[in-house]
Amino acid sequence: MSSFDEFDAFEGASLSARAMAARPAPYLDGLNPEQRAAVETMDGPVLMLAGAGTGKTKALTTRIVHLLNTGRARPNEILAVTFTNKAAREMKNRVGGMLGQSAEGMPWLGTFHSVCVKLLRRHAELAGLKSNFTILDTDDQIRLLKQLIALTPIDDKRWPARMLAGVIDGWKNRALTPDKLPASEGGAYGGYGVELYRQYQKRLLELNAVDFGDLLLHVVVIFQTHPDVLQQYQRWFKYILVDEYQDTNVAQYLWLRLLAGAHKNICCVGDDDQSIYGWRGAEVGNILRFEKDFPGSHVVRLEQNYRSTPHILAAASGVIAGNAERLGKELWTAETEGEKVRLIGHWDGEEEARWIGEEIEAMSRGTRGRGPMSLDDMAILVRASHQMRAFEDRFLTIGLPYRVIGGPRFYERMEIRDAMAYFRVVTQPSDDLAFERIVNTPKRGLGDKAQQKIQVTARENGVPLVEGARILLAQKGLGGKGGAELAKLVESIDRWRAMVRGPELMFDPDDDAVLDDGEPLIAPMEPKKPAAGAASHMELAEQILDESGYTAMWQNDKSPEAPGRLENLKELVKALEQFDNLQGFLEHVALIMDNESDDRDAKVSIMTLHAAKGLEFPAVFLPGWEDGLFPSQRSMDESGQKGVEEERRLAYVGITRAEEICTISFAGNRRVFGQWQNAMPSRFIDELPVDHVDVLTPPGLYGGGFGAAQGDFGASSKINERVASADVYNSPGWKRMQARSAQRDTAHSSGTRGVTIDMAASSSRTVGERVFHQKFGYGAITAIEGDKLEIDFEKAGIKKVVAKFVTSPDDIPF
DNA sequence: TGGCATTATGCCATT
DNA sequence: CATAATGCCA
Repeated sequence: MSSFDEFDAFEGASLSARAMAARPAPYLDGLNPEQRAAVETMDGPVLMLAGAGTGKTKALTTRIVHLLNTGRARPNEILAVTFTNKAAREMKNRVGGMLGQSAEGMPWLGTFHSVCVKLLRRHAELAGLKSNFTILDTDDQIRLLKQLIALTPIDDKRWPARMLAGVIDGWKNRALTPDKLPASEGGAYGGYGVELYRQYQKRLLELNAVDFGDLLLHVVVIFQTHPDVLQQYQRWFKYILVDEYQDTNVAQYLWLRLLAGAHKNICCVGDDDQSIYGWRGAEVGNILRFEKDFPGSHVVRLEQNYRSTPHILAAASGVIAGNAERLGKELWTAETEGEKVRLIGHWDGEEEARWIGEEIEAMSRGTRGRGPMSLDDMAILVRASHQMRAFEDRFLTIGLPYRVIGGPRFYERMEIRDAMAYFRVVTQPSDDLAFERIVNTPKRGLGDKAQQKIQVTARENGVPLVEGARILLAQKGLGGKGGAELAKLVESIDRWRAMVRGPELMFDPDDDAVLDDGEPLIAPMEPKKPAAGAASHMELAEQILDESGYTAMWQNDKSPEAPGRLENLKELVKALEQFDNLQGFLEHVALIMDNESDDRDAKVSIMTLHAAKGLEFPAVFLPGWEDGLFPSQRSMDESGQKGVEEERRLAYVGITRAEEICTISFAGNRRVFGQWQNAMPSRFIDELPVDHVDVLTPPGLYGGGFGAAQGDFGASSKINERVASADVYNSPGWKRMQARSAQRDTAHSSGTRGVTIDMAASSSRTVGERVFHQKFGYGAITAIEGDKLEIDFEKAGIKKVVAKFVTSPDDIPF
C-alpha cells in the first residue's frame, strides 16, 4: 500500500463530501495571481501558457497538490504526463515534498511512454501482443528492417534502412497504421514503404515486440476500437495534466483527447516559443489550436520571469519576436540589475573554445568583479553534438573539469547491449533479434552460413530461432566446432531459462482499484506470484555472463577499452539490484535512456540546446552562432522558413537558460568534415537588440580585417581582463560584425588556410559536386549551363538534366 | 570464417 | 576526420 492511502483526506469520504471539505491551503500563498489562477481553476480545460522561467513546474505541482487536498481526486486518479524522465522525477519529488511524503503513490505520473507501457501491458492482447512484450531499441529496429528490405528489390544502398525507420516513425507519430496511410504516402521509400511498414508491424507481433512509436500507437488504436476500455480510463483519470504540450505529436494529441473526452478536465502546460521538436513529429499546432479543441477553456498566461536579468530577457524577446505565428507572450521581471548579453567573435572554433575555457576559469576564480562562481553554475550549450569536441579537447588540455550531458549513453554501449541481449534471450523465447545478436558473440564459429541454416530451419518450422537451432542440431544439420558450440549455447539457454523467476504480471494491480460505483477498472487479474527465494536475478545475470563466455571474451581482449567494458558490465549487474526481476530491468533500460551521473565534484556542463530545455544556469555560453551551423543548414533546407523559426525558438531557449551572464559567440572559420570552411555570424545575432548587448573585442583581432592573422596574446590574463570589460558597441568588433552581416549576400572568401567554401553559395550546384538523381542514381556534376547540369552518372553515364531534378546525396527524394 | 585494409559516408536534436 | 560498411586474402 502506498503512503498516499493514509492521506487522511480520503478516508472513507465520498467524492462530493470530499469536495466540500475545504481545507487550508497554505501552499497557495507563494503563488502570483496567474499561477494561482492556474492552480485553482480545476474543472474544465485549462491552457497554461508558461514562458521560460515563470514557475511552470511550481504551478503544475501545486495544482496536483491542490487537487488532492481539495479531495477532487485520489493520487492514483490523476494522470500527469511529461516527456522526459527527468521532468517526471522532478514533479514526483516536488509533489512529494509539498505533501511531506513520498509520491510513489502516484502511479500515473510519468512520461507518455512509461504510462503507455503500463496501459499496453494490461491490454496487450487487444493489440495482438503478450503482456511481457519487448521494447526494441533503435538498433534492433534497424536490423529488423534490413532483413525485411532484403526481401524486396529495393537497393538498400540508395534507400538506407535508417531512412525507412524514420519514415515509419513519422507515420507512427501521426497515429497512422498501415491501412490508414493516405494514398499520398504510397511513393514513400521507393514505393515499398507501405508494404514494408505492414510487414514490419506483422513481424513485430511475431516477435512479441514493439518499438517506441508503437507504445503510443497501440494504445491509441485500442482506445479507438474498444470504447469500453476507453470509457473505463475516462472515468478513472479524473484529472489530466500535460507538461510541455507544445511538444506533443498527433498520436499523443489523440491519446489525450480520447482520455479527456468525457469530463474534459485537462490542463495543458506549454510554451509555443519553446517548441523545438518539430523534427520528431511535434505539432505546435496542438497548442495553437487548444482553445478550438476544447471549447470553453481557460487560458492562463505566466509571464513574470523569476530567472533571468532584464537584459537577458530583452535579448531573448528580441530574437523570438522574429517569429510569425505566436500566441504572444512577453516576459517581464521585477529585477532591474544585471549585465548585458555578451557577444564575441573569434577567428576559429579552437580559438572560441580557448577563450571560453579561460573565461570559465576566470569566473570560477572570481576575477571578474563578482565573487567566485562554481563550475556547476556554468554551462556551454551547443547546437549540434559534434561541437562539443572542441571544448572537450580544450578542457582536457587545461584540466578544466567538465561533464557532458546527454552524451553517449550507458545503455547504448556495445557490451551493455550484448549483455542485455543475453538477458532478453533468456526471458523472451521469441526474441529472435536478441538471439541473432549473441549467437556468435563471443565467437563460436557460427558465421553467416551457420546462421543462415538456423534461420531456414526456424522458418520452415515456424518457430523462434532458438528452437530452430535445436531442431537443426537434432537433425545433425550442423557439425564440427560450430555445431558443438551451438549445442552448448542452446543447453545453457535452457538452463538459464529454468532459473528465471516464474511468470508474473507485468503490471501492478495496485495502480488502481475500483471506480466510484464499485466496478473494477479492469478485468480481474491473477495475483502476483510471491518472490522466489534462491537464485536472485543478479546471480542469474552474473551466471549468464560467465557461462556464456562473454565476460571471458573481454578479459582476454587486450584492447585499451576492455577493462572499461568489464567495469561497465559490473555496473550493469549492480544496477539490477534495484529491480525485482530481469524483465523489470529490461523495461527500465528501454525507457530510461538518461544516465544521471551522481558525481559531486563541480564541473562545467556541456550539452546540446535540446538537452538544456528546462534547465537554468547562472552563466551560459552559447558558441557557434554561425549561419549554417545555427540556424542549421539542414533544418533550413528541409523545412525552409518553418525550420528557421524552430531554430529561432532554439535560440530563445538557449538565451533564457541564463540567469545572470549570457555569452554568445561565433567563429569565422570552422573545420567541418576535416575541411576548413568560413562562415558568417548567425542571422540571429542581427536580431539581438543592440541596447542589451555588449560586444567584446576578441583577442587577435586588433588591427586588420576579420580574417587577419591573429596576434599571440592568447593566454595572457591581462588581455583577457581587458577583453572581458570592453564596453564599446563602437568597437572594431561590432562594426566588423555589422559590416559582415551587410555583405551577407555577397560571395566572399577570406581564408588563409586550406579550402574555404562559401556557405552562402551552397544552395546552388557547383562543378564536381556529387548529386543524386531519382532515375540515374549517383553522379558528379561535370558542367553547368544555366539551369541544366551535365552529370557523369556512375551507372548511367553522362547525361544532361534539369537542376531541380537532382538532390544532394543525403537529401530524401520523395 | 575471421582479420585486415580500403572505401563511403556523415555532423542535428530524443522517447 | 572518424567510423561503419565492404571487399579481399589467409
